[in-house]
Amino acid sequence: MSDHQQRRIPSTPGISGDALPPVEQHAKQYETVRNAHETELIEDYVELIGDLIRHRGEARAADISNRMAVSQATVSKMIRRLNELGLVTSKPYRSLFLTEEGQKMAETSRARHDVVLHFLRALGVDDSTARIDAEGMEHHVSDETLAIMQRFTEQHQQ
Amino acid sequence: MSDHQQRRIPSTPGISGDALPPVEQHAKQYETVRNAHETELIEDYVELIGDLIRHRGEARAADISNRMAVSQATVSKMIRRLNELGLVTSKPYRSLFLTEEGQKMAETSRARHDVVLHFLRALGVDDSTARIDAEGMEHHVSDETLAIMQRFTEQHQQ
DNA sequence: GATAATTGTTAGCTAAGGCTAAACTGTTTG
DNA sequence: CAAACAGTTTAGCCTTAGCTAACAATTATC
Ligand SMILES: [Mn+2]
Ligand SMILES: [Mn+2]
Ligand SMILES: [Mn+2]
Ligand SMILES: [Mn+2]
Repeated sequence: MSDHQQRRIPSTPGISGDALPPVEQHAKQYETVRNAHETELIEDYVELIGDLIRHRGEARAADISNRMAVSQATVSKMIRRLNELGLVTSKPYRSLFLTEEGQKMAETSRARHDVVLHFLRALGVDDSTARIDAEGMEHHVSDETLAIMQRFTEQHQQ
Repeated sequence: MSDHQQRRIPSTPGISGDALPPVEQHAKQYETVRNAHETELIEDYVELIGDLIRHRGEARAADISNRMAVSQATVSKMIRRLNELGLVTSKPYRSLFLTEEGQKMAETSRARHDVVLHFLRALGVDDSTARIDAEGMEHHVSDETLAIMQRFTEQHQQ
């Protein structure tokens, strides 16, 4: 359960950076990341579908395939999964719609995405880099950090 | 290739947030995230092995299993992979060592991790939250953003 | 309205990253 | 030094997320 107690080799204290965090805290770091990865892609799909509907009037599998740079087969399979999760409704060969729950997720995800994107721009990051970084970072920002980012952005707006 | 040109449904311009980015740029966002995910776990393992060696004198599979909260079987399998990738050397039932390349990766990863962690603390994020967020964010921060974070931290140090 | 082009689906493959259960090795202890 | 314990490995299973190739449906074009 604990770290190995045997064969302890003397370390050189003081000369290297921060100490290792306690095992439980350390484990929580990785667990949180694993959990985020489970929902990450689903959120991106739902958010994109919401954006397509908002900006283009409808969401087609081909658009998702192009914008995500992924095969149509991959999109088709994922749509089936989103369906099973109760996030989208779809009829074969027709465009996609979000369920209530899907719409909620899309809004939440987009809002979070926007906070991160605007924060990075406020920090001074170039727009296209900020967009790339935000696409990944958004899934790993806690509510606490998100609130701080939002406040920072407001104070540095203009 | 392009977004669907047919059946365009009129959208309501102006009332909703930012426009969708051009298809190529949008695709690059997701591609970059997918690429980061490919190396993410490997970097975390190598970084952790380096930290264990630095702080505890040696890296044992059981320590990794405990600190990552993952089964020993999972660790064992991953170590084989790190071996094949030329990042660690290991003999059965003995502790782990990093190759030259592994050491380089460990250092780079830890440096990046530290920049993100210290940045979050400088922003005002609570330490334990900062640690959790940094564990995920570190893999999605571009060099450009990293440099900006570092500068920010230096200016807000004390 | 027939044909061509585009879009969507299905089947079957791969790799990564988890797990449990069982077997094996190395270390500690009575 | 034998037994018990701790640590490691292997085998076999599952899910996710990608791919290609073949087929099916819809939409556009002549
Ligand atoms: Mn997003
Ligand atoms: Mn994203
Ligand atoms: Mn790290
Ligand atoms: Mn990490």
